[in-house]
Amino acid sequence: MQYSKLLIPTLKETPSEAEAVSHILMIRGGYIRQLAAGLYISLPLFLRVMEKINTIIRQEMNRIGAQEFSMPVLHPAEVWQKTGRWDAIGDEMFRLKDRTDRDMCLAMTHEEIMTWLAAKELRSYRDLPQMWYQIQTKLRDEARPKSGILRTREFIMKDSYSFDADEEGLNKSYELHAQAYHRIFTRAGLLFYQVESDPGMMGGTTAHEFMAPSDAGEDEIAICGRCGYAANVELAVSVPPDYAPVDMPFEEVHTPRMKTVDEVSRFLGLPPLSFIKSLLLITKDAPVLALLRGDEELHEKKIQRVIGPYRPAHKDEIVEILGVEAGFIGPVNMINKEIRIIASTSIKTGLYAGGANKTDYHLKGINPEVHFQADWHDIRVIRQDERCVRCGAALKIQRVIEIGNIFKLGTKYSVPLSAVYLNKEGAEIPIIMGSYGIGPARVAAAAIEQNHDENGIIWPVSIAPFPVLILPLSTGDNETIKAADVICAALNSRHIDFLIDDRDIRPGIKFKDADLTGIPYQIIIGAKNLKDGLVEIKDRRTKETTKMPPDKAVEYVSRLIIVI
RNA sequence: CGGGGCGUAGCGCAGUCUGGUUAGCGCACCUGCCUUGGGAGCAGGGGGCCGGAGGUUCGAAUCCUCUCGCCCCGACCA
Repeated sequence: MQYSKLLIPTLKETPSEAEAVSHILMIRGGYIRQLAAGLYISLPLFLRVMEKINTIIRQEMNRIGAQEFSMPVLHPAEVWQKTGRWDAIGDEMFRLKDRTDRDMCLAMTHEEIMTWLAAKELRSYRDLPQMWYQIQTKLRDEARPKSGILRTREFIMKDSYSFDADEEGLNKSYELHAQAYHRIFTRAGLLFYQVESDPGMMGGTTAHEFMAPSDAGEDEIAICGRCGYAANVELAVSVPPDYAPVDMPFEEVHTPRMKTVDEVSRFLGLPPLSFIKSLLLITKDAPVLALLRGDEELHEKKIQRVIGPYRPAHKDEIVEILGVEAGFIGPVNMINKEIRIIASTSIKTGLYAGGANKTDYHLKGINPEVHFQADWHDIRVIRQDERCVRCGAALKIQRVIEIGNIFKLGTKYSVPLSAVYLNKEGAEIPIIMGSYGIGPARVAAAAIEQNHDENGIIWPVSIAPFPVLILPLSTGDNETIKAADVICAALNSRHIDFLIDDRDIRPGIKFKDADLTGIPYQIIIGAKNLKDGLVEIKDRRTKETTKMPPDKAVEYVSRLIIVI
């Protein structure tokens, strides 16, 4: 392919709206252009990258026996009403009406439609298992599109769905997907982790996410370098930091105007670790008192799993419910005995100081389970370097991009949509489902985040728009053109895809664009080296160049670009 | 949805606080010369509804009101 025949609008300067490295380089490299918030145009180079990624995905999905489909993006409301998601999902769903005033929506995902089809076409245990997938457009009216193509309102997703007769079958389909995902992301040249994740509103039992480390990511995971424990921080657990209990008598102490753990800690000469931090939360049904150790932070998602949706109590509500100002509340001697107490497991043993439920007073020597009763849960935010619950090694917290996820759905969709089969005994059984996603554009973005330098992108060969770029430095030089022709012909005969920069411009610009667009290998043809019958091969990643005759160069490059 | 920032040529920005010639700079673009191994040089040139609407004023890119858009933080992310 000739450079002059492709639109590759590279930019010397960084566009002001871009912040993430992948976003900046995709715009500067002439890969994407923005149409509106969360809506991007794929230029020819980016389309090639996406095709490479999608090809890898197809190969690996087909390999585990999945079949490719194509589903409509415009859906009738009824199907979504049957599963309850028409009402459960809010503004994030694009909704519209057709000319007959029928409610419609744009696809956010395809559980409903896939299950609708399964309900229609799958009848017998003999039809199972099935794995169906597509690489299809999804639309979500995101509250906040961000970071270029990492979070957009319209995007391509590989989504697949498994249909099994029983749990055992589901486990197998799930495991096959996990294996396929490992192969896909490895082939795409990514560093990634498979982590335990919160099934959340997908409503399943088990879920994992595939996470690519990058500062541009929106999620955080905890990983153990020794035993391999890895989990989204939303549910990651750890051993709380060591705490040697301080011995103190059970007594009330005067602490005038001391409201924060910090203030009281300094005033009483006790470390923050020997304090109980009390927070009043308001749920739909009743107030809840949450207890943490003085150095801990409440994990919103973790406590939400215990008490449901909640919000922190307002100042006047605290006085109203507990009869004392915030800052002096605590689990002992509460005037309201009905309040449920949820406490962090880290304070189950030891002696602590906490609010006395009396203005300007705290209690020392509080002995949990002696002085108060509570439901014990892991409700703390874990921190870097805390110890792994499995092996005791230090945990690392890492920012990541979610590139894929796998969910065990069970019968959440098959039951409302009547996707059932008849077993050997003739009984009608709901199909057990799983759902699995990959964001190909996120794979591309993660690849850039993980593979770039100050000059631009460094694509892994497997997903590069072209594996090889030929740079004839002077298009006015006959010898250069001749050498380029020889190389092109040799590459063609080997069926190696390549881009040749045939533009009649200064060499400096060719070099800059070459590095920016990130094609992994460059064959540089310059008049000076050509006098010795040589061209150069440059490895974009190492910046190393090797000189050799043109015919050898093709041979050499063809070995470099072999990918699994 | 809450908080913050920004809209001036294709891109990056100055000018706005403190209203006043014809709105400016760099890059890009066009013409010519020159140059050809890391975004050259010289000369000439084209390109603007200063996001939009309303207002204040003799006079508005600049002040006021409303509005639209984009980015960042947070909430949200089935």
